[in-house]
Amino acid sequence: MLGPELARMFERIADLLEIDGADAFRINSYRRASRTLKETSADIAALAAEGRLTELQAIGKGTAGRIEQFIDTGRIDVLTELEEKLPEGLPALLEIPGLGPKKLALMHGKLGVAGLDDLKEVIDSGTLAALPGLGPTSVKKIAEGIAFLQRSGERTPLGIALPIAEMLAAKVASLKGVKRVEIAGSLRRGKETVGDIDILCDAADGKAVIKDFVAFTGVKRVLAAGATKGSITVELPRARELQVDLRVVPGESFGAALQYFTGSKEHNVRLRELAVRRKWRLSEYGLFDGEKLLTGRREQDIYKKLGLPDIPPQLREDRGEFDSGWHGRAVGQRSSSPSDRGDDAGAGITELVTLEDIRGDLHVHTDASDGRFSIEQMAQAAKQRGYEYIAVCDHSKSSAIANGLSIKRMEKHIEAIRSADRKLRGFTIIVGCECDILRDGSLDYPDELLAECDFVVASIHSGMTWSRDRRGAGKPSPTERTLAAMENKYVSAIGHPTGRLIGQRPPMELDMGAVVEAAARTGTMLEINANWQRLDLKDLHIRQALDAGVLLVMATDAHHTEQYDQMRYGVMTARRGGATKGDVVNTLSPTLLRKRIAAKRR
DNA sequence: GCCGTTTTCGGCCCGACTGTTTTCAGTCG
Repeated sequence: MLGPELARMFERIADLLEIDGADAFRINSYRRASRTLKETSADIAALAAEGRLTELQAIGKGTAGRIEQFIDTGRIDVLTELEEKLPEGLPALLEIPGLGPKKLALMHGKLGVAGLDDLKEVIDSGTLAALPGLGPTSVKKIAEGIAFLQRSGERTPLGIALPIAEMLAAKVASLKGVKRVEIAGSLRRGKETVGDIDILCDAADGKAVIKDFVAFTGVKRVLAAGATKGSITVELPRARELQVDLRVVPGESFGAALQYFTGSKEHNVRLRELAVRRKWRLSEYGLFDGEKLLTGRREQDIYKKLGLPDIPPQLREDRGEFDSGWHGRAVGQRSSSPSDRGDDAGAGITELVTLEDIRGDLHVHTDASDGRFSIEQMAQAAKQRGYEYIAVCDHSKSSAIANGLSIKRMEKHIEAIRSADRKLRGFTIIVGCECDILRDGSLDYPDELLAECDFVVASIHSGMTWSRDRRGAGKPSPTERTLAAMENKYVSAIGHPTGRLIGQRPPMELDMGAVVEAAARTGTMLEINANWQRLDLKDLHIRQALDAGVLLVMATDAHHTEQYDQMRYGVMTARRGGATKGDVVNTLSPTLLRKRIAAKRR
C-alpha cells in the first residue's frame, strides 16, 4: 500500500527533523503531508504518473518530488540522510511523556543516547540529571513517563472507554455544586479507539470537585489534583491503565472549553486560523476581539460567529468539514475551485444520521446458530427498544464453529422465522442469512435457498490472510471474492467488509476502491458493523462508499439482546463518515425497506 | 515545506504548566 507506506516515511522524516532541530513549520509540513497520504483514498501512483500530486492537500512541490522519488527509486534521499545522521531508535523515544525533541537531541549529543536502553542507563547512573536544563525532577518525570507508556500500552477501544466515561461523568454530576458535565475529547468525536478520557464540568469550587474526583472508588493512580484539573488512571484488563482527566471550567467559557477539549487538534488549528483571519482570537476561554469576549458559553455560538454551521463533533478532524461541498468529495483532495463554491457552505453537515433514525437492526443471530436467544426473544427485545424490524441472519453451513445451518436446517429455520413474524403484531421479522463467501469466491448456499431469504448478508469468515505470494497463490483474493459475491443478485449486503478486529486482527487486503465501485454498480449495500470490536466499514471507508453512491446498512451483528446497545457505536462511526439518514437503509419504514432490498433482484 | 479574499513573500494556533529559570525554554493538549 503506497499511501500508508509513504505516510510512515514522512512521519519519520518529521520526527528526525524535529530531533535535528529543524524549522518547526517545515516539520509540520511533513506531518500534514503524512496525514493526507494516510487518509486519502486517491490513487497516489496514478496521480504521480499524471504529475497531479500537488492537487492533494498539503502536498506541494517539495513533498510531491519526494513521493515521485520513492516511486522511481524506492527511497527518499532526505530520509536516508537523516537516518545516517541519527540513530534509528531515537524517534521512538518521542513517545515518552515529558520527553520532547530538544531534550532528546541534548542527551543524544552530550551522552550518546541512541535508544531506550541507553536512556534507562543514564537515568540510573545519574548522568542525565547533570545535563544543563535537566534537574532531578525532569529526570523523574521521564522515568515515570517510560513506566506509564508500558502500562498504558495501546489505545483503548471506544466500546470499553465510553461506558467507563459515562459512569465517571455521572458520578461527577452527582457531586455538590456541579452544574453541568460533558464528555469531550476523541470519545465525543466517536473515534474507534481513544488515548484517554476527557471530562469537563461546570462548578464554582473546582478544588472540592477535583478532591472528590481523585478519591472515587476504582481510581488506580492519581496523576494530578489541582484547582482546575484532576488526572487519574483506572484499571483495564491485562494490567493496563487508562488515563482520565477532569477539568473544571466556569460557565461563561464552558462552550469554548468544550469545543477546545473536544478537538481534534487539527480541527482546532483550522478554527483558530479562521478566527485570526477576522482579527479575533480563539482559546479555551472564548472567542475574543482584543480583550472583549465575543462568545464562550455555548459551543454552537462559536461556530456560528465564525460563519460556520454547528459542525458535529464526529466530523471535527480537518477532513474537509470547513469546505463547502465537504460531502461527496474524497478525503485529502483539495476543495473545489472558488467559482464552484455556492453560498451553501456546509449544507447538510448538521444532518447526519442519528440513533433515533434507526428503525431496525439488519444483522442479528439466534440460538439456531451461535446466538444466545430464540427468534422470538431477539424480536421482543428489539420491539421493546422501539425498533420496527430485525433481520435474522444466522450463519450458513460452512461456519461450523458458529454452528452454521445446513441447507435442511436453514429451510426449517426460514419457516420458523416466518411463523414467528406472523405471531408478532406491529413488528417485522425479516428472513435473512449471513452467507459465507467461500475461499473460491462462491457462496455457501445455492441460489434457490438464497431466493427464499428476503435479506442476504454475504461475509468472509475464512481465508482472510490470503497473500499473493504464498498460500493464496492461484486462489482468488478477498477483493475478488467480495466482488464475485456482489455479482449475485440475491446478495443484499456485504457484512463486515474488511474483517478486521480492532487491536486484534488486521483488515483483509481489500481494494476498497474496487469494492465500492462494484457495490454502486450492482446495487449491493455495504454493512457498517456496529460491534465496537469491528466498526467495519470504518469512517474513511464509509466516506469512500458515500462518494461512490453506495447505500449503507447499519447492524450490530448481535448474538445477545444486550448487544443491540452497540448500535450507537455504529451510528458514531457512520457520522464520522458523513452518513445522513438517507444513506442508511434501516432508517426506512418496513415497507420501503422491503422495496429497497428487492430492487437488486429485479 | 505549504500556501494565498493577507497571493509569490512572509506568514504559519493558543495557552497552561513546569522546572530550572533571574526572564524563559520545553512540553503538552
